[in-house]
Amino acid sequence: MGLTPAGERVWDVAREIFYQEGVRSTGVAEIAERSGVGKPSIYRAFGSKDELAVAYLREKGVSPQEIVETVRAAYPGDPRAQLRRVVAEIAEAIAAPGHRGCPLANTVVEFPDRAHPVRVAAQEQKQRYLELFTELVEPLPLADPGQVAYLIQMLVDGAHITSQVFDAGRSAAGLVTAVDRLLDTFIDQEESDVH
Amino acid sequence: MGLTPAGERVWDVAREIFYQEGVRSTGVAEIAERSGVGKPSIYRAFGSKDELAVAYLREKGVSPQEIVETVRAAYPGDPRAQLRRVVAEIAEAIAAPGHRGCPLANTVVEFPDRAHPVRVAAQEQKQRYLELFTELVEPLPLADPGQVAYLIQMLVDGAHITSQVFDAGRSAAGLVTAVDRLLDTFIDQEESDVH
DNA sequence: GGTGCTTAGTACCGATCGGTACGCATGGAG
DNA sequence: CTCCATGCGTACCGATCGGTACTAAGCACC
Repeated sequence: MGLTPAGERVWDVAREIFYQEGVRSTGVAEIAERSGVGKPSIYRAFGSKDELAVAYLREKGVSPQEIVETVRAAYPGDPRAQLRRVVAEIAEAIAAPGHRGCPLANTVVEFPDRAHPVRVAAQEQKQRYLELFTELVEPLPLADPGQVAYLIQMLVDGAHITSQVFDAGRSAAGLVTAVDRLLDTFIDQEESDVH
Repeated sequence: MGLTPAGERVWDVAREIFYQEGVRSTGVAEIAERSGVGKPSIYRAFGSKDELAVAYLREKGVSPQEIVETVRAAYPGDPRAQLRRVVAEIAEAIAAPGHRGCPLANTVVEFPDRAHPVRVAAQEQKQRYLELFTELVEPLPLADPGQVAYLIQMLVDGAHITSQVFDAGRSAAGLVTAVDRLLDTFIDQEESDVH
């Protein structure tokens, strides 16, 4: 997307502020000030604060196909390692300094109105995360892959929340071990033994 | 606490609105209007919006001792059933209509500033939840009860988030089964077999 | 050297935010 | 009937919200 120099600065600053301070809490004037830009530049580049927020959320989303492809190439024929790799990277991000939970979940919470376009955009991107986990567990010998993917999504979201309230490192480590152990209990032993 | 009639109406309405619409999104004027009360009545009864929010959060918190005592009386000598009961009740609340996640976690997300008194109050109450789970798993034969309690907390928070984005019923059911299965993998078999 | 197009900031808009000064109404005590 | 205390709402405060009208600055083109 062709942005003007002022638009670029706004985009860089807005992504950072929206994540660190929240979408709702952040005023357009603050974005303008920290970008060294006038407010009209923001509206010329993005139309409205909501549209800027939607762009921010879309960038925070993932592409299931892309990630699955990458991880399949890294661990061919080993779906368990593929999933472990994705979960490990999420855990790493959670433990990293400056992390403030899942930007998508945070935005959903910040916008209680289910019809609000910003919330809708956040939910759309979150749906893609669930699709990612669904595709990752699909090759595993599971009776109900959808359920397992949903549980992984729950653990990821839970780690993101607890990392903001308690200890991020503990949340990250807990996420990895919980997914691993939970998966063990769901893997269908008979089929996996066939091999 | 001795509240005037107007204060009582404010309290009833504020609890509901704060939960459904969020603390930050809710204006004092809206609370006054929906309470059929003038704004000064709110400030006379609670001092400020922040203090009203803190009161709301304190009411949403739990008393670990109280709950543990109740559940120990209901399932004496069966710590597994005690924990299952508490988790089941949380799951029930999540699946109930009108639920909008964990009010404490939601408030933490709504207030990115770690020093904000409203966020601090929310975190304090969340700490009590973690204490509750810690006390509940303490009688179980676990190598690291603190870790298991933390994982349960993660699952609860995760269920609360996913219930707002995907399907509340699925989150509730997933919470129950995930805690159960996860606990199985952590229970020290040798000691539990001794009986 | 104008001319027109693009890019930018200053200064303002109405609406809403949390919070308050002030006055009215009620009711028991003397 | 008076007096004072209590409980309450109208109307307002300055600050900030998202958004915009207007204008100045830069620049290719003739």
